[in-house]
Amino acid sequence: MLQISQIREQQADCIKALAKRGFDASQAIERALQLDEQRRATQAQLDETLAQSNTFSKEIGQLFQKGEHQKANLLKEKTTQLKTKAKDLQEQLNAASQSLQEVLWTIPNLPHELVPDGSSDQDNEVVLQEGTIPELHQGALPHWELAKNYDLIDFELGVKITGAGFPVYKGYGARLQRALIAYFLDKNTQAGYTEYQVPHLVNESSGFGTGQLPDKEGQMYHVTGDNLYLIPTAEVPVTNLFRDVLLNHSELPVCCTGYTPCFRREAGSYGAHVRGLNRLHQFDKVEIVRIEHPENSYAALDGMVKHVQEILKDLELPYRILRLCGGDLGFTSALTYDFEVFSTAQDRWLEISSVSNFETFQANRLKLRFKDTDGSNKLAHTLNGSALALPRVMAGILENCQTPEGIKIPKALVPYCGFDLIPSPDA
RNA sequence: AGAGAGGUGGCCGAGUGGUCGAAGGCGCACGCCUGGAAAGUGUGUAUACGCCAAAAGCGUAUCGAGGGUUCGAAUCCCUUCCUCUCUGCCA
Repeated sequence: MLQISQIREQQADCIKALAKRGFDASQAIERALQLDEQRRATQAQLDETLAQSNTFSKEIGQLFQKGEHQKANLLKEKTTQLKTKAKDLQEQLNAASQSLQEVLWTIPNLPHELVPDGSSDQDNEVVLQEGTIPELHQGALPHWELAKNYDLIDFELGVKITGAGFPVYKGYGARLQRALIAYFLDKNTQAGYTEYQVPHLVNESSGFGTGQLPDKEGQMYHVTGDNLYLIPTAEVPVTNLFRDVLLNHSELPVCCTGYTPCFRREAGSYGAHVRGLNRLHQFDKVEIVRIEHPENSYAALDGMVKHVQEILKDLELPYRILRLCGGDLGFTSALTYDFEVFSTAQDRWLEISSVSNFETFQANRLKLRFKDTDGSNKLAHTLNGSALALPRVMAGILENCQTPEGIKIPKALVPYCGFDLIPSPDA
C-alpha cells in the first residue's frame, strides 16, 4: 500500500510512474486525495470537539469537589451536546478513513526507474544469459515423460489421493527433492540468512499483512472450520513474523530463509503450460526474505540476484535473468528480476526464481518500521526471492541432464543425494 | 471439546471511576564518578493521527479489539478475539 503522504506530495510523479504499468491512476489518486482531505478536516473538527469536552469534564470534577452542584449540572448539559456532535464526527472520520484505505488498496506499487516500459512478458529485458544449453541425445524427453519412465513422480497417484496438481514423488525422485531442499537451505544459511521453520497455515491478519487478502482470496486454500489459509509461499508467514514490529536500525538487515510447501488453487489455469511440474497446486520452495534500511535495499536486491545466480551456476543449469517490464511487474513490487532456466527438451524458458524489492509497499501494510539513527521511525524496505522453487529446478535437471545412461546429478548435489546418477530403466 | 485464569509501554509489573499516557523495576540514550571498565549516581526515554511552511509547541486517540453506562473509564457492563493452566483427545 502506498503512503498517502507520498501521493499528496508527489501526485504527478506517482501518476507518471504508474503509467509505466499501463495503470491509469489519475482517478484513484484524485479520489484518494479527496478522501484524505475530508479525513483531515473531519479529524480537526473532532479533535476540537473532544478537547472542549475534556476541558468541561475536568471542570465538572472540580466543581463537584467544591460542592458547586448547580454549576456542574449546567456544564453537564453542554457536554451532552458535544458528545452527540463528537459521535457523529467520529462516524464520518471512520467512513472516510475506511474509504481511503480501500482506494489505496487498489493502487499498485510505483515501479523503480530501472523498470523497462512494456505491456507483457514479451517486453521483459534480458539482462544476462549464462551457462551452456546442452545438446541432447536422440530421443530426449520432456520431464513428465522422464518422470514416468524413471518412476520418479507419479501424477496419477496424486490424483487418486488428492487431485490434479498434487504429485507424488517416489524413490530417486523423492530423494532428489529432499537433497535440493537441504542444499538450498545450506547455501542460503552460508550467505547469512537465518533458517526458519514456520507454520504452513496462517490467519486472516497475516493474509492481509502481505497483501494476499482481500484481492487474491480465490488463490488460496481456505480452511473454513478454523478460518486459516494454506500458505501460497513462505513469504507470507516469514514476512508476517515482522508485522507490527519496530526494529532498531542496528538490527538491520534482517535476513531469513525457510523451506515450506506452497499451496495455490491456480483457478483458471489450463493447457500445455500446466503439464507435468510446470504448474502445481502443491509444490516446495525455499524462500529468502530481507528487511533492509531504505538506503541499502537496492544493493541488497543486487546481492540477492548474485546469490541466486551462484546457486544456478553450481547446479550447472543454463539460465537467464530478466528485468520485468512495467506490464509484467507484480502488484506489490517496485523492481523484479526473474530467473529462467532453459528446458532443452521443452525448448522453452521456465521461471525458476523471482527476486523483488517491495520498498515500503509491504511494510506500510505490515506496520514494519525501524528506529533510524536520528531517532525517527520509518517504514523498512522488504525484499524477497525464491532460492529456489523446486519443481522447475527438478524439471530443469531431469531434462538438461538426461543422457542415454540416465540422469546425471550435478556435482554440487551429489553429496546431498548420495548418488550421482539416476540410472535409465532402458540401460 | 469442558472448567478456570488472564491480556497494561521495548520487556517485566502496579493500578477497581476524575489530578493516569499510566507507579516501580529492567533495558536503552546522554552526563557525572573512574587511569579504563564495572558498580554507583543524575537526567531523559511510547505510538499514531491532526494543526503549523518547518522546528518548537499544541490538540486528539491508544491499557487485546468492538460497542455500552457515565459529565468523566485501564478501572463498571455487553460482545468478540487471543494466550495460559487443569481435564479430555492425541503425533
